[in-house]
Amino acid sequence: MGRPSLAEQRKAEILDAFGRCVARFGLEGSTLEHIAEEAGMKRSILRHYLGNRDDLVHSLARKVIADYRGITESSLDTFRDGNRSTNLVDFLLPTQAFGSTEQLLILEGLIGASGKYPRVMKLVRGYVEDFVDLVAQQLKLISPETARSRCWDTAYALVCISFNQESLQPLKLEPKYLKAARKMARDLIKNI
Amino acid sequence: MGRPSLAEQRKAEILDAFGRCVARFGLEGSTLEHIAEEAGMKRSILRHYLGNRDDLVHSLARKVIADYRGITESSLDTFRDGNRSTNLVDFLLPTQAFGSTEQLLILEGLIGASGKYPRVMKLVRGYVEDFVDLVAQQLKLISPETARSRCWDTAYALVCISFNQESLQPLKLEPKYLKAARKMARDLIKNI
DNA sequence: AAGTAAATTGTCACATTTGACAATTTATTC
DNA sequence: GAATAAATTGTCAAATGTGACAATTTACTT
Repeated sequence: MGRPSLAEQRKAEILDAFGRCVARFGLEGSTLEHIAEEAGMKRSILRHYLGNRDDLVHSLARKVIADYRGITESSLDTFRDGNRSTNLVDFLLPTQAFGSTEQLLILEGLIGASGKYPRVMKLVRGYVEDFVDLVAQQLKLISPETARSRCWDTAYALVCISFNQESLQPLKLEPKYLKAARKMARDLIKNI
Repeated sequence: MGRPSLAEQRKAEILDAFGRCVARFGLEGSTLEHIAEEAGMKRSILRHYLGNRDDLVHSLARKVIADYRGITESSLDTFRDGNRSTNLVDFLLPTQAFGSTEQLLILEGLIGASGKYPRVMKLVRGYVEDFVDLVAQQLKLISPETARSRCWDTAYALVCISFNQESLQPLKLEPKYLKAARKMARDLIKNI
């Protein structure tokens, strides 16, 4: 009975548009009007599906983190096949921008404004911590004889290089920077 | 004749306040009202000394970059005395937050919103490029027999770790992350 | 075709942000 | 103390962002 609900689909579309806006204008720079235009909807509909601004921000944070965890987990799972080191470098420092490139910009936006949203801060921090742990796990698989602590330290360095490479993306640095990042990442893994 | 001008001092105070706001609220989150309150002045006075919002943003970018270049240059100069490696690590990854910690957050804010301000983007990019070059120079001094290209790659990795460590600061990560960063930085320099 | 649940649009009031300019106050020089 | 240059404050209009709710349209079920 009644009209079929588009709620889930609409929510996803709205949050996608929100994400694209954050990647371009930052969190505070993304007005509801911006988001609505980006999503091709009226502003009033955002409120209808997701509530007020704060609700939107929290929903976005949850979605981005959830997506990230999903992507991370499934990517790392595929590492069974092929060279784990190579796969890890390709995952952390992809040569061609794919989906997740924009996502790290959203993450940066959320981090930047996390002073205002303590719940968001906790979500992001939790993800970063888990992410480092997962990378450390991979390193342990690559080199089982290496001490856990050393794997972890190296993992954090790799994550730093990966995150920073992405967060500098708006500057449109020359390709040699990405090349250097990949080279150093390979070295770090090799010399573990 | 006439009243003495406070212009230079006032401009500096305003931009300092602006910087603190950006570090806390992000660039778009820093309203003129915010900045005025932070500076302890009326909003109208911002306009009097520095013009409209865009003018303020560009002035801030110029000042931050100029300060950065100054700090960087003078810090690296002092490296004559003492252990260059240790000094470099302390400079890139200070154990206790000093002045420049807030500045990197400002830089991040400017990067994030650089889509809107192409001139700002160019300024920041130029600084990042020069910064990597300067660190590479230091590495060459530490290990003259190492190839220039290897110094440069390592320098970029160090810069990534440094920048990322600072940009994650709002998440209030545990000290072990900074410790790992410093350890890996020392390793990178040692194994150059 | 009637009923109904949900989508979609429209609109109003309120607060915030910004830009521009006029009016006033203050400190210095002659 | 008169002239003057600059600081400082005040005010107003325009634009934008936000929240809330009413009204309408659409698609499905029976």
